[in-house]
This record gives sequence, C-alpha cells and structure tokens, in this order.
Amino acid sequence: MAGRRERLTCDEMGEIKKGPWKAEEDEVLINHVKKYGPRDWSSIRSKGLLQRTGKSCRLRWVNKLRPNLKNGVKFSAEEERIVIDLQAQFGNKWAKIATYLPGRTDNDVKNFWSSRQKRLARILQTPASSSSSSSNRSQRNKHVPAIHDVPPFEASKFSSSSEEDSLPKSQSCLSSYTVKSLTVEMEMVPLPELMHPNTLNYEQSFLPPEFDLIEKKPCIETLSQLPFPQIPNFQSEFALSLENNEVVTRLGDPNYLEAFGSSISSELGNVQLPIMPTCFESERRSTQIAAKCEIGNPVTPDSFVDDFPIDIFDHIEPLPSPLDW
DNA sequence: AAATAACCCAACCGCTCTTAC
DNA sequence: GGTAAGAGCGGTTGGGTTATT
Repeated sequence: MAGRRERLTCDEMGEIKKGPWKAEEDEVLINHVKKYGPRDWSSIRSKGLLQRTGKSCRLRWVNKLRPNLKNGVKFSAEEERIVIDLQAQFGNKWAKIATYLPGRTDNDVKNFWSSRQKRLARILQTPASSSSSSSNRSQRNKHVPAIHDVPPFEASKFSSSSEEDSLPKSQSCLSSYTVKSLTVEMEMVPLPELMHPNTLNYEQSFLPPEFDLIEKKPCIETLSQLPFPQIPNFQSEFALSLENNEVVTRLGDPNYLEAFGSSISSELGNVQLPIMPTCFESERRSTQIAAKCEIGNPVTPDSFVDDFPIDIFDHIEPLPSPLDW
C-alpha cells in the first residue's frame, strides 16, 4: 500500500501529506487529542504539527487511534446479524449502525457490508453449468443450483435512498419493506444459524446512551415481534422439500413473483417464511404488494443464498465430485 | 512456485450538515 | 439571513494479503 497515495507529494499538494500514516504522525495526533480532545483538527496543521488536513486527522483518530477499537478483529456472528438487521432498518447509515457495535467504526461496518454484498453478488451470478467456476473458491463452496436463473444482482439497489431519509421515522422503517422494490429491500433475513435466543436481545445490550426509544419505537417493536423462532423451521423444511426447492427457484425470479405472487402462497404450504412485521402489513399500499408480502416478503434470492448455511445446498442437490471441480 | 482471484481494509473524495461570525 | 469553516458521513479506490489452481 505504501506509496499508493503518496504519489502526490507534499509539494504537489501544497504541503499536504497524504497516504499511509506513520507511527510518528500517530503519536503527534494522539498527543494533540490528549491535550485538546478530539476536536480542532485543522489546528493540527495550522500549528505545523502535521502536514495533514484536519479531515485526514479526524479520520485517522476515529478509525484507527480511538481507544477501545476492535482493530483487526473480524466481525462476530452476532455483530453480523446486528449489522444485517440494522441495515434493513436504517439503510446505509453506517455511522448510526456503528453506534450499536462497540469498538466498530462506520468504516468497519461499511467495509464489512461491502464485502458481504460482493460475495452475494458473485454467488447470484454464478452460472450453474459453468466449468470456469472451478477457479472460484466461493462459487465452488456455495454451489447454488436453483438460483442461476436469477437476473444479475444489482448492488446499487441496496443503497439507501434520500427519499427514505426524508420520511418520518415510523415510515422510513416501513418504506424499506414495502414502498420500495420488494425484491431489493426484503433481503435482510436474519441468518438462521444466528437465531440463538441470546442474540435476540442485542437491542438492549447495544443501545447507545443517547438512543431514543420513542423515536425508534415502531421499528424496535417490529423487530422484537419478528417471528425469529420460526426461522429454523423454515430452514429445515425448505432444505428437505423438493417442492419447496422449486418454489425457491421461482421466488428467485422477480417476474415469477410479479405474475404469480398471490397464487404462489399456496404452494409454499407448510413453509414458514419469515413474515412481515405487523406494522408493515398495515401499511400495504396495494393488494398486489400485499400478495407478495404474504408469501414471504423478506425473502429474495440473495437472502436465500447468503443467509443459509453453506452446506444447506448439499440437501438440495448432490455436490459434484471433487474430481469435477 | 507462479499466476490468479477473492478478500480485506486504510485512506481519499465529494457532498451535506452544523456552527460561528 | 448569508457565508465560510469545520465536522461528519457515505461512496469509492486501490494496494496488500490470503486462498486456490
């Protein structure tokens, strides 16, 4: 990484240094914070302490030097679940989400999510019959026979919109589930393998001090009302039913949903799809949308794939022999 | 052992918001 | 109320590392 952003030298940038931070610079920055607190970032440069912009100093402090950061520690399963749930709730408000994850920065969360989305995208774009997939570790491990008809994943759809931000809190929560594209916003099904009872009360354990219960009430309530205990059933029944497997295939096709949204629900039979929280149901705008929601609105192709244990697909179709990889 | 792909993450950029004057 | 500076945030980039062939 060294030199990557140091091409622009101090002279070229008007004495502003860029690129990786040196230990000495960190030390200067830490000393500044010790003296004056985490503020007056621009004064660091104006005093000649560092040839960095205030912006750069602040970022360095927030992302790397701040105490109690979990630098170099991978996201735990619980943290992952929290991010997934909160992203579904808040959108790409990484700073806000990070406040629920002690020791994590918005950059951490953002990077984590980005990696996750890339992984997801690759899985969904995997041609089932492609021999070239043998060179792809993820594709090999996560062979997805039923998803290859899914249109290419559109990562951009996963970013939050300003439209959502402008809504009242109680509606913004709703909008991410109903108003916007169903196939996009419903993807955040809690990871089945993470449905430990002791992970379900994270809201309490990670509530930041300034958290306003009243403000978030509608969404928090719905979160707590989510039928998480049903998820494991959903997983196992899905994995063992060929009929349901076919439904999974169809659900992966937005056109199928569009055309057969209401009738498909009967096909699901005993399958316990994660269902929409009640507050969302009450806000449905049309019977068509309602029909889609009832058949398991949070379920989209990517959620099917990504939120299942990798080996779940072993039950759907025998994996090819390692010799064929 | 080399080549390649995938993943990770630090750091930057541009925009918006907040605050002080 | 207008404006400039500072601060904060989300998106993006690209080098380093690791895993796989």
